[in-house]
Amino acid sequence: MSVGTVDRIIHNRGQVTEENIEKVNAIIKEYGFKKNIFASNLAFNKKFKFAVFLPQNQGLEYWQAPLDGIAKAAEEFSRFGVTIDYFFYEYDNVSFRKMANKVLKLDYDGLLFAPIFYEESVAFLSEYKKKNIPIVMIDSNLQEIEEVAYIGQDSYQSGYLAGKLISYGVKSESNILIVKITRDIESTSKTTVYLQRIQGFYAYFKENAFLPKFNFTEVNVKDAAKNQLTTKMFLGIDAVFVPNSRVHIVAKFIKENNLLGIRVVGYDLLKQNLDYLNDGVIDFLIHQKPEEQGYMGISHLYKKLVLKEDVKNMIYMPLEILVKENYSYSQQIKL
Amino acid sequence: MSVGTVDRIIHNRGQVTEENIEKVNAIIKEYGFKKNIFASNLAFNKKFKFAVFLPQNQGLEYWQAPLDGIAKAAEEFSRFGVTIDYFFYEYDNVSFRKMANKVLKLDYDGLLFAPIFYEESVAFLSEYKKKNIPIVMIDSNLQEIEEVAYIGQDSYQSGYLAGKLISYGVKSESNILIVKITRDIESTSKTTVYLQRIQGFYAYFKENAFLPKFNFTEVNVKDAAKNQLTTKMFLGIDAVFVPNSRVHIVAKFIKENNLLGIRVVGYDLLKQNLDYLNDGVIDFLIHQKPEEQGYMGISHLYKKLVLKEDVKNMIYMPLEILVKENYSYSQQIKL
DNA sequence: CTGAAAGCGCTTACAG
DNA sequence: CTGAAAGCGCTTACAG
Repeated sequence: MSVGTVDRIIHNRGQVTEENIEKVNAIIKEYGFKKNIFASNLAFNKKFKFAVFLPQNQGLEYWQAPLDGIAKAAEEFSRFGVTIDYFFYEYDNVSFRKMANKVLKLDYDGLLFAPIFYEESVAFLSEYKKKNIPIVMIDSNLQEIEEVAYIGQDSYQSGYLAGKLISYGVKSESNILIVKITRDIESTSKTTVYLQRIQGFYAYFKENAFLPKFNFTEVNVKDAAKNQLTTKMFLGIDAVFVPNSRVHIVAKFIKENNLLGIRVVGYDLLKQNLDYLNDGVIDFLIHQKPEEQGYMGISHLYKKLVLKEDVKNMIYMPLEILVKENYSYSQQIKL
Repeated sequence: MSVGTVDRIIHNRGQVTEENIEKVNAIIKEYGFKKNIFASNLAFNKKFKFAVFLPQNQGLEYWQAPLDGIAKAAEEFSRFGVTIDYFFYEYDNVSFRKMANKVLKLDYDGLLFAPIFYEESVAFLSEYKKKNIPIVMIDSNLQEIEEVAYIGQDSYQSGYLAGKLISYGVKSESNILIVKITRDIESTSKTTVYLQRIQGFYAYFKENAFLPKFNFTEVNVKDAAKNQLTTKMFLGIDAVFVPNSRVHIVAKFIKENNLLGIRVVGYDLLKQNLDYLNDGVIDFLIHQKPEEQGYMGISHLYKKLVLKEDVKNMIYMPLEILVKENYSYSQQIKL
């Protein structure tokens, strides 16, 4: 039997007798066989093209982070024949839909994307899946779409954790303000991460009924508009939860108005958030390691396609709690 | 000019004219050149042998974790010709020294080790460095030895963080107990991690002098011996700091004696520690991701030797704060 | 100091 | 359905 025949069997390329298939499988079973990945890729001589489909980072500091991770991965894997094309959209669902149509028309070997807008993302993914290429989602998960990898936090649990951090050390009867501060209330209110965090937050207090009574107020704020926050909102408030990275806007208001003794919990390692963490205005930030999500997203596609490794389809990022004393060790991308 | 000549230049293997070296360098500078790593390794056809030199894990649950990470890396990189030999010692400096002599006699392409005992490790490393092969340290760092990679926490800062967590939410005048609970007081007291954590812990309170007055007591406890902990030690104590993974022993005592309202901070994601974290006896655990340290240690050697990549010589693991609500997302090894 | 040649282990187009 | 052969890009021993 020649190497050609064996190769056809190993790769299921057909055109072989059942008899030979069994022979080869028996031998592999007995002696084991690990393909030399260097030789394989050298001979295969294929270039891999990945598409990255994300919101643009202009004015959205948060989305720079996954792009940094992706860039690092791109640089690292370029020597293995990986190239990356980027498709950006404005942070609204019209722009998303437009770019989604474009992405659907093009052919790639793998796709990395963030399902920001729920309905649009479901529609897009259902369609894209027909191409039958590996897809990896970061940032938020769409559990109803199967066989698509996810790398990111469990948003519900991260809200639940925020509940714990808020309740921790606060007095027995507390008033809690949830500030839903967004760029564009219309479309953000549809995003999955945001809603799941708030659900998880409430769940914490519900499930820990032994906790003293807490009182909740919600306010909606558009961060573009001025004077949306008022001192009246903060009257009698003991703690504030901001379920996204815009917590620095609230922190700024608290500091400027010298509102003392309010516990503040929010998300993400933005430069501005760090300033208020250092100041002591923000108590805790929950960090979702967006650079690492980006890096791992590309690395996931690389491992699956280039190395043909088995890769996990669901990688939950740790729910990292950041305080002033540990944040500086949470920034580098590993590997 | 032949490929042979070019190769000699690129790899500095000599036997080429200065003139040719310049020609080739000029061309590389102009057009760039990235060696095809698949072809390179295929032709190089070298197997890499790494030595892993760690305390044995019998009775030391903690040391199982890096071994798990190492095993995962070993499995993953085996197809790239990497094999690993293990050298274990009992957790005392006599056993360490004995095994160190053995390791010094053998030849490997890379070494992963943990400098548990300060003086012995300095002596060992100074000697081993003469072999001129890549070395990576995990768990604790010896800063005085240069050009040796380190993957692990900043132990001093982790103690500092513990100070913050202890002080957080505790009343203005508090009594703090530091329980130095070890298997073998003699040799553990010489280990670097342990001492640095305690230093960092005190530093937090010193540097934050605006904090209310705190009162500190230290006790030394051997965990093998019975009845070392007494309720008297805990009289009037508001918070306990245990600077290692043996915090569960203290937690057990606190629970059994029903000592209420004591804040407890310790280290590491041991099964027993988790039980008390879930119980609410332990408030915070600082997690140093030992599996990941092991995995990354091997991966560091792999990248440096097999892929010939530039790798960072100092990778600080995040100082992860674990509470009941987030620990389950901190266990998996990424990549 | 240089170049031609063999070989690393796999993939694939092609002739039969 | 099968096998022989060329080739992927690099490394290295060898003859000159």
